[in-house]
Amino acid sequence: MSIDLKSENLYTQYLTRGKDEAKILGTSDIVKRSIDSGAADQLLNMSSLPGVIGLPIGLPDIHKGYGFPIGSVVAMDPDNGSISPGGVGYDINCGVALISTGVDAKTMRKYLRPLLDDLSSHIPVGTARSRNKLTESQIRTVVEEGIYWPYSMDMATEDDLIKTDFDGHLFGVDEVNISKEAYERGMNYFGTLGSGNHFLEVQRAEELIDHEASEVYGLVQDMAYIMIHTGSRGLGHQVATDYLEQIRALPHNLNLPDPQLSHIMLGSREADRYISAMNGAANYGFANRQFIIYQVRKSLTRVLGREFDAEEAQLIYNISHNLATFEDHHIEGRKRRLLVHRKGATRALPPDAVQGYYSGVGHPVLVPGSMGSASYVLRGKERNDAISMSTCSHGAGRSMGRKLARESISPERVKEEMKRMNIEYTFGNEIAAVEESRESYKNIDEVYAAITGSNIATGVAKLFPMGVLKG
DNA sequence: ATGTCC
Repeated sequence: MSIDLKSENLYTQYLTRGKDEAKILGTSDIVKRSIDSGAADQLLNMSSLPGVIGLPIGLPDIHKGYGFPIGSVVAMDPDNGSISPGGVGYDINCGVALISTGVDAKTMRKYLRPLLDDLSSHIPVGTARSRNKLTESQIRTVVEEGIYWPYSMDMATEDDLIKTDFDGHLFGVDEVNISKEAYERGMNYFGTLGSGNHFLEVQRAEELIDHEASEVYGLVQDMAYIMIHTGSRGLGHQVATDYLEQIRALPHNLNLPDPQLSHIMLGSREADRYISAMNGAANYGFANRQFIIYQVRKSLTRVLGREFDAEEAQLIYNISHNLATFEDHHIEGRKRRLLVHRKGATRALPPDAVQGYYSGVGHPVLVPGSMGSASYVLRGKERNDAISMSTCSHGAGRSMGRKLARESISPERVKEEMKRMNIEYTFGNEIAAVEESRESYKNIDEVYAAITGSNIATGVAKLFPMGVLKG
């Protein structure tokens, strides 16, 4: 069926396909690419899920995923709506953490190669297993308590807790809702980075856009930072697989346009069980990122010695971009509670909706670019709940499928480009690096322009990679 | 995304 388009302005396009409706925040070029790739059809499929409030929204980095597009947000009526594991994705609580090093980029440059070597010898990448396997009792604590487990082990500071999305802990987890298989994968892969778009980067603050917010966040021109992108590894993947498998056999899920759109009604026993398991996987994701932050601090201490002061290596923020959560938003002039699915989409709460440490400023919104390109730190803009339910893009978004990338780009070309840009690299797998190369992704500056142009967030700082560790 | 196909 064909898709009709209506432009509201340069960065807001409405799509209609029969009775299905959706909105994409992005230029007509971004919308055109989403139609050509099939991502727009996936977004429109979401509109027929039970209990959608408003419209499914595609963000500027929208691209095709399994069932639901990556870079999408959809809110549900908590009383008569549904929840779909596909709207969260397989990597439950995938997210990004950014930490200061307190070291200037020039000094960091001298230690870059040994630092990457030290990091890669302590943080397994790709499919490599953990060097710090959890016991059965530890994994159960992690799933129930999230970041409080590393905190209890002196692997997190109090400051880390308050600068982590949801304070690094989601409630309502009953361990019986997570399978034995999921626990086993979780025990074996704790503290690992993973593959795909996951990475660890040493970055330099290249440009401060919003000087006041930069100061609050601890972003200083030409200082070095470390960004970590990873999620809940095999545990989250197994939870998603288990629940999709269980619910797709239910009668109402048998004739969907895509089995990944399988859903369950909020308030049902099945939905309660999925939410409990999803929150448990999210807690594991928070603990996993925190454990890697701890490893990074230890590496900096070992490699930089007296040039590094552990007190300076503060967290800027640890944010999630694959989660469904209950939140209050102003919709059509009134405040109401909604279940918001975000798949490859990051929260960008406006200043007045943020309590605690970043109250009145807004929490940092972390938007990594592709490998070999810039990353942005932004903050949510006032009244963005009416635009995107206070949601922002989570990255650049793919423009080329993995297969096409492998066929058209050589590892040599990627490595030459990294050298030309003076970016030190450690690739666990060269083919995987090709799939993640800059050429396979949209231009992050274009995505940034669409984010700010659509009034969902404003820029704080631009960071550029100095060194990268990839699965 | 993924012990990258039980």
